[in-house]
Parts: sequence; structure tokens; C-alpha cells
Amino acid sequence: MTVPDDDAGPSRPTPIPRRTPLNRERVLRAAVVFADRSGIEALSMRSLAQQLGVVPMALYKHVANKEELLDGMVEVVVGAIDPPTRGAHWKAAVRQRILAARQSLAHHCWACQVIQSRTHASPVVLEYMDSLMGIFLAGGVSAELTHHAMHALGTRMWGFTQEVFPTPEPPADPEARSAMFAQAAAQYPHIVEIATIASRDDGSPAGGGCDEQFEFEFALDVLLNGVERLHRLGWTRPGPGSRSPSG
Amino acid sequence: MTVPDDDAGPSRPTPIPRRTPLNRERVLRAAVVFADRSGIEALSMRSLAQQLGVVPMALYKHVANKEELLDGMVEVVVGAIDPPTRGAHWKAAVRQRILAARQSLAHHCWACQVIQSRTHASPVVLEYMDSLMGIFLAGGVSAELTHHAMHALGTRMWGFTQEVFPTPEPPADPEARSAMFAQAAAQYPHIVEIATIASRDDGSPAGGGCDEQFEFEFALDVLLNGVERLHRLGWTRPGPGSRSPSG
DNA sequence: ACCTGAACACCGTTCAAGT
DNA sequence: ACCTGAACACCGTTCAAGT
Repeated sequence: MTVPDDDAGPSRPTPIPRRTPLNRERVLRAAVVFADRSGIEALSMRSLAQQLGVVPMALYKHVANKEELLDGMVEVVVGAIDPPTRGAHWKAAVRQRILAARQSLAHHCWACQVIQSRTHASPVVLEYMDSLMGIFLAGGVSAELTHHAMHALGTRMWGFTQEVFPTPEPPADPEARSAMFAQAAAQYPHIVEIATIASRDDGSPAGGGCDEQFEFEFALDVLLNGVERLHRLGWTRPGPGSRSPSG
Repeated sequence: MTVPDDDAGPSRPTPIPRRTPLNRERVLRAAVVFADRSGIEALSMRSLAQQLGVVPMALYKHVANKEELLDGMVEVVVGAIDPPTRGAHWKAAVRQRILAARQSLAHHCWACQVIQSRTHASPVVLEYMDSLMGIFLAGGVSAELTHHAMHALGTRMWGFTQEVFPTPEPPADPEARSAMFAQAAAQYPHIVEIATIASRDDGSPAGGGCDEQFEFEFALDVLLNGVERLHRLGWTRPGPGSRSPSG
């Protein structure tokens, strides 16, 4: 039984490489595609190697270890963030840049948890942070206030926030569902009140009815408006005796 | 070679149980202590079992799997948060409660990343969120605004934030250090400018000179002040045409 | 009926043997 | 010199064998 050849003559002396040779770029892009399709929890050095048709050890030629692979995947996503718009007011420019980051992450939902788990910042990541700080500084915001603003943004500078309303799966049986609802309303009255208001469409408390984009922009604007207000007031760091840092 | 006995006679028929029998409580507390001492990355079902002097399978009697073990560890930490102070203004009360959460987490630095990785909320966690919402609502803040405030707080409601300034280890050799500094100043001028200001003490950009407690309170106050301002203005959710959710 | 050792199906990474 | 299969030291979890 002979395997049909693609195009090579039968007497070629050197074996044809199965694919274009690996390089760091190809490894990282394949890892991103793999995580997009199969989820980050399915990504292992072994599974990625298999997808690329190579032996696991071959990957270690291009990334030192799995941590560096994940660093590189973050680089790919962060490197795809749209550049800043020139000429806008600093608040609008920061807002736009962060929403651009959010858009870049939108297609790679694994990136949120991977970014949070990084301990080393790659050049691409530092570049993004540097450019974001640059927007504040160019707008006249003091280095000190810019520093605190970056801390206040936290992971939100990357365009995402950790979801804080884990929604327990409601049982399919409607009777059990209303029983669960009644119990929840008794034990957690405020959660149920707020969840009910949040998802007026179907009225179910666990409907996951939150408009994530709205929530993100709401919090981002509260932070940026707060920083803007402090900037207008000529804020400087208060002395050690004061009650609240941003009073 | 005989092992000296503690106190038992030599002819006791039934073997003495090595320790007090396991229960869920003891398993969780041991896991917390283990993570405190050895770090969360060293905690495995096997290492925890060894610490307790039992076979790994014995743990599965008290927790269904490792995820549930981690859920339980979060319960221990969250359950230790001081109760809310009665009678204070809602903003002060929320502030105090979140700083109490921060204090409970302070001795368990693994808890930040474990909380972020949870997908199911345990009753203790729901109870904390419910009581925090209750403070807003009792203060007259609308359910809608409270909802968005909780989203805006995000993981900050648990008293921590993801650090966003990963500090690359500066080389010990002073010559290499200043070379690295020069290169960083050229590539990331704004980061270096801000890092230099942030750590005036030693002047080194990678000194990790941030006052984390100050940064946390700063951001928390920006958020709470922003919510308070919207509350005073009688904020309601804007229509679909408007530019910014919290303008 | 209860407990648990061995096994299973994985990991990331090392290393020496083979070409 | 280069590549890679097997091995190492782990995981979480299952399961059947032993008492």
C-alpha cells in the first residue's frame, strides 16, 4: 500500500519536511488558535505539539517552557490592540484605547485569565502600558495621579473585569426552580432583588441578564471621571494624617 | 528495633486511630494552613493528604474534588471577614467592610488568585455579597445603581486588586543595572518616569516602591465617591443613544 | 461495609540514545 | 550536530482488591 505523493518525484534523496519549519511566531499563533477553539484548559505542550504535527520536545526549541508560551500568547493578543488616536482629549483617548483592548480580547476569552496569571511583563505589554501612561501625561495629568490611575484601572486597562456574579445553574424542572428561587429570596434578599431588576426581560434571577459591555463602560467612566475631577482640583497626595486618599 | 509508644499498653486489641477523625472542617483548615506555609502551587490532594497523615483517597470523603476543596478554602477566608458596622453612612460602611475583607485576606496571599479562579459561589460568598448590597440599599442607593456599583468594584469587593506593574528583577551587577535602566528609559519613558516618582526613597525604577494599601484605598474611594455623586444626582440608566453610561 | 493500594490517564520537562 | 523516544517525577481521580 503506497501513500500518494503530493508533487515530489519518487527518487528525491532528502526527505521533504512535513510542513514549513517551526518558528516562535508559528508556535504562538497555533497556540492562540488552539485556545480559541478548544479552550485554555485543553492547551498543553503535548496537545499543541500534536496539533502542529511535531513531537512535544520540538516546542522547547522556540519557547523555554509553558510559562513563556503563555507569555507569548498574551503578546499576540496585546500586540493586536489598535494604536491610540491622536489629537483627542486624554480622557476620550484613554477610553478609546481601553475599549480597543477590549475588542482585541473579545475573540480570545481565555486571554483574561492568562493575563491575570502572568508574573513577567513582555516588551509588548510594557509598550501598551507605556503608551497608556503617555496619554495621561500628554494631557497634563501629573505623573503621580497617572500612577494611581493606572493602579485604579488594574486589569481593566486590558479591557476586561473579573465577573463577580457567579450564576448557579437553575434546575430545568420548573417546580424545583421556583423552590430554589424562594429559598434564594429568603437567604439572599438583596442579591435576588438586584438580579431581578437587572434582567427585566425574562424575570429570572439567574438569567445572566447583565449587559457586560454596559457594566464595563460604566465602571471605566466612573474611574476616568474621578481621575479627571481630581486632576481639575489640582490633587496631590495627602499627608499621612488624612482619612481618605482621594477625598 | 522497637518504636517507643506514647501511652498505650502493648496488648490493646483495636488499633488506636492516629489522629482525631477527619471531617470537612479539619480538611479545609489544614489546606488553608498548608497554603499559607507552602504556597498554593504546592497544594495538591496528595501533599495535603500527606500533611494530614492519611491516604489521598481519604480526602474524597469530605470534598468531592479539588475544585470543592478550593471553594471550601475560600469559604474559610471569607467567613472570617468582620461583620458590618451598624449605623454608619453607607459609603463609610461599605468602605469599612471591604477593608475588613482586605485584612482577612492579608494573611492568606494565595486567596486572591483562588477567589479569581472560582466558578461557583458558595453560600458564605453569596452571604458576603448580599450583605454588601444590603448596605447600599439601606443607604437609599437604588437597586440599579447598587448593581452597577458591585460590578464596578469587581474583585475589589474582596479587598484586593491584581497588581499591574510586574517588576522585572534588576540585575545585581550595578553596571548591568544602569545599562538596563538606560535601555528601559529609552524604550518605556513614561513607565520609568512614573516608577521613579513612585519610589522616591531609593530612586530605583524597579524598587517595588508602591504603597499597595494607599493604591487600594485610592481606587476604592474614587469608585465610591463616583457612585455617591451619581446617587446624589438621581442617576438612572441612560437611553441607548447616549455616549457614556455614567456621564 | 469499609478502606486503600495500585492503576489510569494525564501533565511539564529532562536526558540519553539513536541517526 | 541534531533530533526525539523513553523516562522521570509529578498530577487528580477511578476502581477493584483486600480486610
